[in-house]
Amino acid sequence: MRDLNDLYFFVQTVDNGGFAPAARSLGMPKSRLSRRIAMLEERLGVRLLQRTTRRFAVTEVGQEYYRHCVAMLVEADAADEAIAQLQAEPRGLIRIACPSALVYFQFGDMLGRFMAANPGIELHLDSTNRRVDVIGEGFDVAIRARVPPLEDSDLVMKILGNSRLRLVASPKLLNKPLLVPADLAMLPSLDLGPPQREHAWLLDGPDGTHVRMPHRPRMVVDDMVALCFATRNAVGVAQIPTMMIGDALDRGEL
DNA sequence: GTCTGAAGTGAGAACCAAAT
DNA sequence: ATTTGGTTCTCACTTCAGAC
Repeated sequence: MRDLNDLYFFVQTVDNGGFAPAARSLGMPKSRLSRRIAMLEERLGVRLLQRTTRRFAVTEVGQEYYRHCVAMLVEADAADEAIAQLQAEPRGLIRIACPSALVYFQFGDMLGRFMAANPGIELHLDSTNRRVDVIGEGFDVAIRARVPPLEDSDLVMKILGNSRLRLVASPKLLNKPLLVPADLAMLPSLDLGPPQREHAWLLDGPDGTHVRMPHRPRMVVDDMVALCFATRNAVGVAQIPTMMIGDALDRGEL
């Protein structure tokens, strides 16, 4: 089988003017170099180097072969350089699917900064609330918000962050203080779609248990941004991730 | 999966020849 | 006689295919 390293060894031998200096330059035993060149000559069926113990010369056919070997090495270096350039900075097309609420509250700004920092990247962002088929639809990354436990999947999953759900309402809606969870029944509620026969909030109990609290929402939406706006406008009580209402809580709007 | 033998490979010693 | 460069030989190690 042809070993292209032999061509490199041949060029090095010619460039160094002999086997001994070439072997020193390559850091390999001269016996090995001698044998590799001999095998190359045997495979080609020609004499590339005319050598005696004191004299070293490249034959005519050897000179012709040398020129082609040097051209091959130049091409090999160019190939390495091309790969090194590709790896130097990120480039290419990334297709991302992300719920519109996450784009609005978190990823929109982050993606903008990412694109500004990486001019070689092209980005196709599909802002959608439906559950996309990552492989079937050709997405590279799908950002999803899920309530634990997370389902098994053949896909590689990375948790980017955790956000607790919090039950919130506009101060305009709260005429009198709520003393027990059952008081929530006095207030209109909102929920994230789709519409179901029965809607319920899952609340943390005092001893680490969970309490399921059914409610009949006045408004059901499939968009988290719309849910936030409706809650701020005192339409009802809603359970919303804290990462999406942090500013509103600080300003006392919820 | 493990064992065994053949084939290939690499490193270094030994050898030979030529120059000084 | 000594030094230097190229070749050959030997041994150790690795790889691979076949048998069990």
